Formats: sequence, structure tokens, C-alpha cells
Amino acid sequence: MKRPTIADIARRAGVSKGAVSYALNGQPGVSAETRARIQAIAQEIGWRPNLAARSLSGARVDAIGLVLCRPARFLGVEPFFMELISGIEGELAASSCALMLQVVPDHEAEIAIYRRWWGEGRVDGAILVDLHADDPRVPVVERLGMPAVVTGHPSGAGSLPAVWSDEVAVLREVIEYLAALGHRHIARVAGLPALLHTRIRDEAFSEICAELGVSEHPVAHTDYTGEQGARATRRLLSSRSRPSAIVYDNDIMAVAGLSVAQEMRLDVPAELSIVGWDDSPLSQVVRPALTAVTRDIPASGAHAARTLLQLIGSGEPGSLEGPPARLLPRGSTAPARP
Amino acid sequence: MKRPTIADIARRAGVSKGAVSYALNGQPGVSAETRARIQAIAQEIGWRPNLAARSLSGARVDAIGLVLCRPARFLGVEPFFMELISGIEGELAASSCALMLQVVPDHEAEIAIYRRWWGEGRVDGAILVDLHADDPRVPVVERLGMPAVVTGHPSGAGSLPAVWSDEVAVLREVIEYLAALGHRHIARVAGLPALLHTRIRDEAFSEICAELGVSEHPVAHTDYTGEQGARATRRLLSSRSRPSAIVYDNDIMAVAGLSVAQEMRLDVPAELSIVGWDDSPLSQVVRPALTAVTRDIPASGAHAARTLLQLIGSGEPGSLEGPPARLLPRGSTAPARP
DNA sequence: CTTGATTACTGAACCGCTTCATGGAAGCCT
DNA sequence: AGGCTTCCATGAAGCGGTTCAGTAATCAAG
Repeated sequence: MKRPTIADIARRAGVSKGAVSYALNGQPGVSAETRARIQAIAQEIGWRPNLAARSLSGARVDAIGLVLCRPARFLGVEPFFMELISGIEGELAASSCALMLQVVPDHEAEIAIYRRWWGEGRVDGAILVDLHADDPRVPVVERLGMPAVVTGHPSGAGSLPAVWSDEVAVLREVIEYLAALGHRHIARVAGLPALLHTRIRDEAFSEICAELGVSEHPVAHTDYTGEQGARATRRLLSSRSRPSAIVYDNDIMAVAGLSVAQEMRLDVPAELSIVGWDDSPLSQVVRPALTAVTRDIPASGAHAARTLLQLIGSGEPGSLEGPPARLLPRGSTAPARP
Repeated sequence: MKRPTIADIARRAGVSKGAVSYALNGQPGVSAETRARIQAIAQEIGWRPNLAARSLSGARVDAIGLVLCRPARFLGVEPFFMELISGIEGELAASSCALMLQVVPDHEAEIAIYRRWWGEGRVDGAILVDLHADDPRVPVVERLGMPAVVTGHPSGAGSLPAVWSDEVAVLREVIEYLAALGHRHIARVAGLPALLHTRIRDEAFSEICAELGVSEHPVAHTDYTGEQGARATRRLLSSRSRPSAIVYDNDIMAVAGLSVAQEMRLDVPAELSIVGWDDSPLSQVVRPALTAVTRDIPASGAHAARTLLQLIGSGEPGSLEGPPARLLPRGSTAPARP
């Protein structure tokens, strides 16, 4: 009734434990027949490698870590993370690697987790998300020597490989599109200002707007919740000169913004154009359906996972260019009124 | 530069490895002073238990498993899972226990994961979600002898402890409320028919409606996506006698239903009352804000985790009664038109 | 036929921790 | 004083793998 071990296999096959280990790990040192015989026995008695034993002798633990660092109540709403996770999973499953997940309130806790995971030998590496400006996690992880990939702009990733897609290019696409529709006052409801990608978008936004003759381009920062998205929208729409288009940093805020517009009896898209970001199914469920920046989040999760596995395996990160995002026009954008 | 081990501590403290082990695990066998001295040294040199070594000698691995079995694209939209996870995490963090997460396409794969996890000694137990009618996972997990708790109705959990809250009671609350508002034709847009809780709600719904004189009470089954929610709503609202109220099995479908009503120029709540389920922030972002069944999902996740930890620790599951759900009326429900 | 390389396999050490059998010292009782 | 626990602490075995040094056998080359 006890779990079979390689010693059991060795006994039945009449060979040594070492030979069994070689046979089952595809390493040279045993003949093809012996290998086949051993594999057959392993199969027959339902042997599985004991993870602990294996990792104790210095091998991989076949698990990677992901720490999400946002207050719990914000996490649920953002379809982003769940999609990212399912993408990561898809890739990991192929290598029968497991995912350790932890949700923490702040970076300090997150760093403690990395220390612990790596110290205890619980993971082979980790994926870092939500890169901040001057992110404290990066130097710690570098020092730990734990393999890690960062999802976000390479500028903040230090020596860690970063998988990313060119957000500035999409943002340009969005603004060019809106500018071409005649919008000259475009607002942006952005996410957490501490996040690196928020800063990058902020900067690009103002540059591109200036360049394209979009004279007014206010930015409001939020915590990504619908509530704050609604509040920011209300403020923007109540100001003396109100924007004719608003670009949101996620979908939930875009939906909230849409509701505020309706509440204020503004017609979308006739009087206000709305662009969402991330394009979760949410965008298509509301009326009008939201024009949005769409990016394949599961694919980018898969890409990050693949890169990490390569890094763990060979020490080389491989390709870092992620799947590109693009603008998907739907019903919430229209020409600006003269 | 190598990680310190108990042998290092033993050397510095001038005692044996065994003594160190006893000291650090709070077990009798060492004097108070020695214990303190050993702990101080451990602290000083930054010792952490090697997980693999510990679990190899039969101790706990301090990790529990959670397998989500829904197609990836449905997972993201449902804030439910992310909230559940963050609730579980909150509880686990206190016991510095980790969470292994896996997303699989079907029950067969899920069962394979449990076999693997338990076989490899990767987890101490698991939480089973999305109980199906005649769920094949239950007997497998029972046979494996892996500690597990089920979130869902005890009727389907076999000998496994089930943490649950009384859904029938809330459903009754909803229908009584709608009936009191004069609704006599209430539709229900339900989730996956294979899920046990869908069946339970289905049955309760028809019974309670009959009992309360709600003469018509059609049910449409969906896959929980906004798309199918919209389609079901469209069909219901296009039928000869259309319902004056619709109860949805999740929020995203309720929002989709709201959009369909708007699209069909039906006023919500004047002409159609809408009730959502789960009450994610989504419900409050749309106009009108959705009346919804609200339940503290993180709390129920925490409860499940707590129960599992107790089960692992003592073999006894402890309390099984979860936090109750209740109806939270907002703007999407109103008296039926005469 | 010797030499050297290669192949197939063994035996033992080792990874870091837990735990059990053992033993010495101290304290209590009669 | 001798015999009894009780308390602290030790040493070694063992968990289930990996891996390295070593060995015997086979084979090609010189």
C-alpha cells in the first residue's frame, strides 16, 4: 500500500537503484533493453518520483512562483490576472511544472515570499508582474540568484529578462485614430501612477498628443477600480471644457466611464468616444461595445512562462518579444462633433 | 554563500543536529536556554528549513492545491475565482502555507493532477470547487486518502467535508422579494447545468416559484459567459409573454442582460427587473446598479482554507457552515407593471 | 595480443531534516 | 546508598532520489 520507490523497481528489475535512476531520467548509462524493462516496471507498479527526494538532491522542483501584489478587492475585478494565469498554466502544463501562487498586500511581503520560496527550495524561478518604477523586487531577486522573468518594460528590469510588447506603439495607434476622427481634447484615465507602465504610457501619451496637435490631454490617475474610474470620468466630464474622447487603462474603468456618460445623458459615441484597454469580454457585453486595445493576455502569460522555463533550463532567456497589442474599433468611438 | 543548514547551527551551538531540530520545532528534548541559543543562531545566520528535506522525512509540505476546471476563456471574466483565491491565500498566509494552482480543461485532467500532486508529495491537501452532480473527483480523492474539502452542497461531497452556505434560502429571499413586488413571471438565466449548485438552484427555483404563485418561471442554461447570457436574455425578452424579472447566476450575465434590455429599449427597472449573483464590483459600475445576491467570496475561500488546514492538522474538519449570502437590493429591481 | 576507449552497471555517498534508541546526569523516594 | 524516574542531549538510521567513482566486460585500434 506504500508508494513504490526506485528501490522497489530496482529489486524487481534485478538492478541497482542507480541504474533505475538513469533509466527513468533518460540519461546514458543503461542499455536500451534494460531501460525499457525498468520503464515497464515503473509503469506497472505506478511509480512516481518523489518530489522532495528529487529536489533534495539538487534537481529541479518543477514549480515556479507568481506573486500578485494588489489588495485583494482589486484583484477580482481585473480579468487580467486570471487570464494571465491561465496562459501561464497552459505553458507550464506541457512541462508538468506547477504554479505556486501567492497574493500579498505590498512589495515588502512579496520580497519576503521570494526569499522564502527560494530559500526553502520551493520554486525553480518566478515571474514578476506589475513592475514599478525603481522596483525594489528587482535587485533582491537579482541578488538571490533566482531565475526570474519580468513582464514589463525592460528599462525597469535591471539584469532580469523582460518580456514585453510595445505599448507606446499601440498608444500611438489609438491617438492617431482618435485624432483622425477629429478629437482635439483627449483625456486619459490611467492606473496606479507607481506602476512603470503607467509612467511610460503617461509620458508617451503627452508626447504623442502634442505631436499630433491634440491640444488638451489631461491625465487622471486611479487605482484601477470602477469606482475611481467613474469618479475620474465624472470630474473630466464636468469640467468647463470637457474631453470628446477618453482612453482608459483598463476595461472596468471604461465600463464605469460609459455608465457615468449615460448618467450624465451624454451619448456615446456621438458626444463622447471611449477606448478601453485589455479588451476583456466585459467590453463586448456593454452597449455600445467598447473600442479597445486588445492584447492576447493568455498568450503573453504563456510567453513569460516559456521564457522562464528556458531560463531555468539553459540559463538563456530566449526570445523576449511578446505578442503585440492592437486597437480594435467597436461602437464606442466616433468622429468628434465639430 | 551556501544556504545554512541545521548542521551549521549545530556546529556553532556546539550541540548535535538532533538537538537543533528539536529546538527549532518547539519539541521537548532540549532545555529552554539551549533552545533560545539555537534559535538565536538560526535567526542570525538566516537559516530556513529546507522544504524538500523536511517533507522527505515525512513531515508536511505546507502547501495545498487548488485546481480550476473551466476553459481558460471563461475563467478570466468570473471575478469569483480570483476573489476565492485571495480569500484562501489570506488564510494560508497566516500558516505560511503555499497554494499550488492549476487550470485544467476537464475532470479527467483534474483527477490526474490530484494523483500527481498527492503521489509526488507536493501538497498536503486540496480544495475542490465547482462540484458536479455525481462528481467523479470525489471518489478518487477519497480513495487517494488526500485531505480535501469541497466547496459546495454536502449532498455531492461523499465522505469529504463540505463547506457551504444555504443557497436555497437566499434564492427564496430573492423570489419572495420579487413576488412581493408583484412579479408573476420570473425567468432565471442559469449557469452550467452539470454543476451541482445549478441543479439545486434549478429545483429550488421552480419549487419556490410554484409555492409563491409565480406562475411562469422559465430557466435558460448557459456557460456563464456574457455572450450566452445576452443570447438567453434576448430570447426570453423576445418571447410572446416576456418575464418582468430575470435572475442571473452571475454578474457578467446580468450586465449582459442589462445591455440587451437597453438594446431592446426596455427600461430597467421599470419594465424589467434584474437580479445578479455574486455581486462583484461590476454590479455597481453599471447603470442602474444591479440588485444582487451578495456573498463574501473571499470569506468563504478563507473558510474553506481554514477547514482544510484543520483537517490536515487534526484530522477533524471543524465547522462547516460558511458565511451566508443575502440579497442586496439596488437600482435594477422595481415593482412589476400591472 | 596488448592497449585504450567505450559501454553497462554497481555501490556508496550525499542532499537536509526528523526521529528513535540510547545514555549520562541529576533529582526523588524509600 | 541504591534504585527510580525525569530531563537533556547524542548518534545514527532513514526518507527517496541523484551522482560520482569504480569495475567488469566488450570492442576497435595498433
